[in-house]
Amino acid sequence: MPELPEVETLRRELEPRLTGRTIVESGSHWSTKFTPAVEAIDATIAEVDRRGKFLLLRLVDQRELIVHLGMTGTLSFRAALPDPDDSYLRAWWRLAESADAEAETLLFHDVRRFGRIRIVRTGDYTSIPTLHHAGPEPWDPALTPKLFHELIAKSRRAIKTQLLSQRPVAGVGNIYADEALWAAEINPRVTRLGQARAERLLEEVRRALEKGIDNGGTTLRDYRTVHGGIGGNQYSLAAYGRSGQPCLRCDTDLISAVIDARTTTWCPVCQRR
DNA sequence: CCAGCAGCCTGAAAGC
DNA sequence: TGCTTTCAGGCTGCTG
Repeated sequence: MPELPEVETLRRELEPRLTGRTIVESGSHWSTKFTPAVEAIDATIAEVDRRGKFLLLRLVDQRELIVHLGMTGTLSFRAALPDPDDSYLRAWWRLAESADAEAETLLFHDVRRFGRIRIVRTGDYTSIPTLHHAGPEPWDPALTPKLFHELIAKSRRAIKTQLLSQRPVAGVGNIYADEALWAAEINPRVTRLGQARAERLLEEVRRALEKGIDNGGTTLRDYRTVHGGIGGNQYSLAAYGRSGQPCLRCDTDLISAVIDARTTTWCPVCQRR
């Protein structure tokens, strides 16, 4: 599932290929999750940005084309227009090249249709609740350990649930939440964290996300880079997907349970309550 | 306002 | 073998 490291990997790949280009033609699947794609026709892309798991294509006309990859979304390019028989294609944008070069098409595929596309006025995220209420970016200097601790203290829900909520920090999903909690030796069901443990968790969230980016994302099944390649982070996960396998710190078998409708894996010894 | 949860989706894997 | 059930889960929107 694309989380911050996967979206950031895509953002970096897309930036040089999209910046300054104009969308001259576009199409979408019939679902209203994707139909806003065509509102970008005639717009020029000024910047390729990211907020949490949302990809933000800033347009020169004070709007933003927002793409969320959901569970199975991928972005790729092809020289030609889309194949009409491409059954998982949900949206596409034909990009005009600068003067002498050829145009190409940006394709958005999404098998399960959990993704979505929106166009909003720049910075106006009121119609996208999760984005509107998203906490700071992980490396925002304003995100001090003190602030992180305060944001967590606002809720009494399990820390795992809070990380997934995007509110204490933006961009963490199920994989990196389990990895960060394992690294910080914090039980996912804990509902309150002291200042010191909150600080440790923030460090480990940052470390887990950085490692994900450095490895080009985690490909469990669907995630692909713009070039169709897979990530490398799936080979260095310590907790996610390792239920029943030995803890890399203490050798105890990891256990799992469903927390907030997500399978959560942790070490019953290192991450004791 | 927050917490809790159904619903959205489909292919792969597991179960029978 | 082949059919059925379960599982994966980010986000929205509804209810209490």
